[in-house]
Amino acid sequence: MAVTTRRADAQRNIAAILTAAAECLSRDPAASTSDIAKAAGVGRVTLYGHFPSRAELIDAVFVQAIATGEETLGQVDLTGDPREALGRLVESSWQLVDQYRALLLAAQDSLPPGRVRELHADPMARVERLLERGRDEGVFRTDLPTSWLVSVMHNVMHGAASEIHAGRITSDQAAPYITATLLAAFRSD
Amino acid sequence: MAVTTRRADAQRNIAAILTAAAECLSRDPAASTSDIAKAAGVGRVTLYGHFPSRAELIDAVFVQAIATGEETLGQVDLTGDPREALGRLVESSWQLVDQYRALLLAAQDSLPPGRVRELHADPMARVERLLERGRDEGVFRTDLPTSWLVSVMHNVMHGAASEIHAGRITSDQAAPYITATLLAAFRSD
DNA sequence: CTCTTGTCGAACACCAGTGTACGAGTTACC
DNA sequence: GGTAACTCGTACACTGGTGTTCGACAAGAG
Repeated sequence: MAVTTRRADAQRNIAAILTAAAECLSRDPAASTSDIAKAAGVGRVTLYGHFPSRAELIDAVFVQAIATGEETLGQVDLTGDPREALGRLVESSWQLVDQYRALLLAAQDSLPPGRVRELHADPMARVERLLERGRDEGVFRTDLPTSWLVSVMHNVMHGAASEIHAGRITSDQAAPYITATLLAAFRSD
Repeated sequence: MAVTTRRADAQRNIAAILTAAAECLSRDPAASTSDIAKAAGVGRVTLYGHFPSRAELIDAVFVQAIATGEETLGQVDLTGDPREALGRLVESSWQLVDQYRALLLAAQDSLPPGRVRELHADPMARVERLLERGRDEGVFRTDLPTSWLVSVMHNVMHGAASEIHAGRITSDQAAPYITATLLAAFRSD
């Protein structure tokens, strides 16, 4: 693709649209292209000039969100006691989950089925690796599939995000609650 | 209300609409009133004659679903060892969760915020009572709020439903997985 | 400085859904 | 068998989104 030759203002607009979309969709998963274009300080036509459809825009936003998330998660120290590593991973992960909660909803009903999971491959692999190491070292249970444990972690974190959103727990409580729950749920014997 | 005086065919139609709506919405949370009316073998106008809006129809369906669910759950023996009681409760609950999964989604984006939780008051209270008894008897942990534990149970069950829906686990595996996970997550010490 | 690339707003066609109006027809009730 | 309650299909008005087209205009690249 000769996408390399893109005029400077076009690149600026694309970036503006992406960040505006991330903001809007995080506030309201049903945000329209008009809302997003307006928030980006750009005409709706310009938006469609860069993204052929609302779905492809959401896909791009999602890809970007995962990428920046991965940047954060990549810096988490996952060595040492797997239980403490899990704690550190939860600490970083759950904030991302909370932040991108609404965006996930938008993706789920605009993107083809399976696409969301596909884009989650990297973060999921990271969790899986840690869990498997913990199993090898005998601190995590082996009587349930790793994929199930990953799913439990995912759902507990999203549940916490909902609880915060509903005002039933505070942001500070979330990480310790999640960690305490998962460590108990995952431990061996 | 003199609703007592309702012609027989009207009552039949109302019932048909409710069950058709439950079916349609369970298949597709975005099912339209046309779809539902068609499935009920009834004109769309008739539907609106009984339910002033799509939202109120969904509310009625949801109320009915909760009621029939409560009927099932009311028969679960919650006495004896709280851990075994939890297992029995999970066994009955998770199937309802799986069955009404999509209906819940429909309710969540058609009903006013808080309404869904409001209607869940009874089943939630049942779980809470069991958990508190387990705490009193020293078998369930007390270092986390009961409401959090209830939320964990809720989210793990819904997560299981998603896994089934995506074909990653089978219906048979779900209950044991859920129970094994929750018992570990909830146990004291 | 010119020419390509991009932007803008307004307008348009389109679609899918919700809720209402009407008038003719049917069904239960007494 | 008469009457009130109910149903039906069609048609309509309205809403709110998506995606496209147009022509005039602005801005960056060489």
